[in-house]
Amino acid sequence: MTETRWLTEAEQRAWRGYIAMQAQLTAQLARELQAGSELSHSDFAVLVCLTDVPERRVRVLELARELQWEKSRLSHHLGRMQRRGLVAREECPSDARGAFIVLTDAGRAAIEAAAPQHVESVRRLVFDALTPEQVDTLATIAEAVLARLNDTGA
Amino acid sequence: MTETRWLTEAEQRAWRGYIAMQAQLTAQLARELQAGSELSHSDFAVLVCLTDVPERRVRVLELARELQWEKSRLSHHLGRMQRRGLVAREECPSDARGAFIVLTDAGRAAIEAAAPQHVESVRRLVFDALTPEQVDTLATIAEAVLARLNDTGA
DNA sequence: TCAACCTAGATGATGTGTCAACTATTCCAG
DNA sequence: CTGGAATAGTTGACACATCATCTAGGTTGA
Repeated sequence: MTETRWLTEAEQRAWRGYIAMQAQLTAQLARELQAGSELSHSDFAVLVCLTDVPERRVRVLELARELQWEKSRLSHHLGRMQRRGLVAREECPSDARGAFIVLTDAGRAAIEAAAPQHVESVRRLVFDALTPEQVDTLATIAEAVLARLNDTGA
Repeated sequence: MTETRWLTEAEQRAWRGYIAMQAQLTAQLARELQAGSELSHSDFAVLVCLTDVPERRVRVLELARELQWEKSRLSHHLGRMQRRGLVAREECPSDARGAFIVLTDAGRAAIEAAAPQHVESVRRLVFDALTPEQVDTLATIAEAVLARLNDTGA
């Protein structure tokens, strides 16, 4: 490795800020979500994917791709959600190896109850603090970093 | 609850982008860190705190405060790091309940080996993708959100 | 001085994430 | 059609996070 290119002062300020924000924001959103519903952040993400599709049933691998989760993580998590009655498994007729994950009525009720409050949390903690220009820049930044991540074999 | 104030299109774009970026960036940084050193992201954070102080020893609660970790998480993690020889515990003479955590030579060597590569990862994945204005805006956004978090009893 | 309370930190149970190995099915070359 | 490779998904072992609880040592006030 050649000489390390350390961060400039401005970059350090941005990086430390980002790290701190990320940690605290994630934690606070998880707390508020769980306080007002029996859902974890992960549960929420899974349920969102299931409500996004019309038939409320998705193949496991499709879910893994959308969530960008490893299949084993997903499998474990789905097992727990199934035990809690939020989702159900169904056999896939066209490929006997595969399985559909189906949103149950309880799962649908849970996310419909949780979503408005979660949006409210996001708005209060993030968007109420930002100007429209900052919102646009945040989107641009995220897109630029994501592009970088998908270049470099992420 | 009154009517939900849903996110505007611009806000949705920013939020989805942020969520995706956050997840993928964290994962990729952790992978690169662990590939080039035997350190997890958490190990790294602990070691950074220890190198920041001159005597390389910090009280556990002080560490918890800086990292914003719960004491039990920290206690468990320090136990594992101690088993791996990265840190050591020392009794505190002035308060017999307390303990100092000391950076070992192995711990110092580990972080000194890992740091340049980690900085390089951050630079490559984040700052190389951003303009100086975007970096400044990112810092401003982080500060604004952190201020909000610390208002609302985070 | 001593009882009630507070604080520093460790511990054990449980839920969650990751990795490697495994099972069952499908695909495909010959 | 068959034997090997690829694919869908599960499982088990282990690292990690959280919560409640526990221990031991300090602090305070009557």
